[in-house]
Amino acid sequence: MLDSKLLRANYEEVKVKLSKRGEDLTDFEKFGGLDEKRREILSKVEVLKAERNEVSQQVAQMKRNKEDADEVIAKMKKVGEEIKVYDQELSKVEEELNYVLMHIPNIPHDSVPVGDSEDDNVEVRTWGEIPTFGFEPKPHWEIGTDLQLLDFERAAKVTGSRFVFYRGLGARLERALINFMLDLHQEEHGYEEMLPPYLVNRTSLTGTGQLPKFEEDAFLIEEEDYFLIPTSEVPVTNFYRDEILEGAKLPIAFTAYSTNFRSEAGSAGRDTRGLIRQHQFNKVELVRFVKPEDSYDELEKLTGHAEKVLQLLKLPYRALKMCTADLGFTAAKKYDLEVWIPTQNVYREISSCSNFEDFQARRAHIRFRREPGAKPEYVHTLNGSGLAVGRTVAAILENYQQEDGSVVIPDVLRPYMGGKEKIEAPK
RNA sequence: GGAGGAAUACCCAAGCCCGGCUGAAGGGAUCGGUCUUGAAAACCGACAGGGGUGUUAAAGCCCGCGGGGGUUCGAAUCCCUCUUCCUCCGCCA
Repeated sequence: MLDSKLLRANYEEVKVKLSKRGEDLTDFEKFGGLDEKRREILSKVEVLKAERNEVSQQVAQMKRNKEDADEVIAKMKKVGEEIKVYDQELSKVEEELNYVLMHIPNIPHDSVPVGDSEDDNVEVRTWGEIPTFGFEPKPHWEIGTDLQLLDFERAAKVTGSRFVFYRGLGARLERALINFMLDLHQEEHGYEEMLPPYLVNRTSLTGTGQLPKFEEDAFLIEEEDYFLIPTSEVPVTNFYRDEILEGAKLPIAFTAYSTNFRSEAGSAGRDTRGLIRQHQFNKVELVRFVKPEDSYDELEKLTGHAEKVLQLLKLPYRALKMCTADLGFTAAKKYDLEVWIPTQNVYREISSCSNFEDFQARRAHIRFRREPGAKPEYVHTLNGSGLAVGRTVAAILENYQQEDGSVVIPDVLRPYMGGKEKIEAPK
């Protein structure tokens, strides 16, 4: 959510910046009129309320003196009715205004490249060497199935499409990755580990920006009006919702493993095979609450923490700076990390690292005080995947596959895999 | 799932039955001061935060007693509703 005062004061400037996203500005354009209308009604109703407050005191005084107050009361009754009418008008306007504010996307940062589509994202660096194979490499779902690490067919039977069973060393590899990532972020990068709820309420999902606009992307438990989390960003960021933090405690950094659930509405036919696009997947997330002046340095830092995982796993990747058209609704700036998938001969997204500035903090009311007693200010929030675990498994299977069909286990994971060096077909 | 009880400012806590000088007593903590070589104790003083509106800035005004609605000239106080917590019963990993 954007600051009403900013919109009021810098309407045209904001409009120019938002237009670079290439999105519909209908909601945005309704702001000015609604804002003005709101203040108009507000100033009228507040005068009446002031009068009512004052006269109520007089009535109290008259009653104490046993005087007759009937006339004044009759007059105030009319004022009360007027107030009621204005209040109703006001809440209607505020509802509309709130709708508009909740549907305006974040303003892209000046360092974000302007673009029309994902083709205009800018590659900022690549890391690692793209492997060459002396044989025809197999896609990860084939390797996973052949080595009995993954079972898509039975998952389709038990649940439906876009679900998977991990089994044997496959399940162990997934768990090894989770532990490896959490340990790294916790021990080396200074994050506090967190294991959040997987169901959240509507307010939380609104706080981080998935609602109200993207409700169809989430799974809903209707009886409770709870949603399955699409990412632990939601519970972890909302951890501090409606709170005022001590400035001295910032930056606050959490790393959280969770299972994530996405309905993948509208993605029918895309990535139907393998681990790339599942309804349920695991992810280790990084979340930071920082002071506004630090947030862009913090974004570089956070992105580096995610990259470190890929580097230690020795998986080739590249970092992309997302252009204005590919930022998503909530981010002011975003880097995507893409890992090399040999059989597709492309880099595929494995992490997304964003600075939301105060966009989420304003929705979720997360503030801080620079000094005890100082005015509260909104924090800046950031998050990034560190990393998406299923996609990491896919990348390992493909990049580490051998001609004999086995898969070498990356060095750093071996302690988590009982010292095993490779995964071979079960006898 | 059933039956009760509770939610008041940073913390504790009165007020609620019986609506009106409660824009919320009292205590603790915190901050400032007196005293002291310094500290403690004692005493004196300050202490609702936040949002909105307004303005060059301010003053002022509006809203705040868990959230939302209602009754009333007037609500912390009465009514409805939701949430959370506690106690007991049931069920349960």
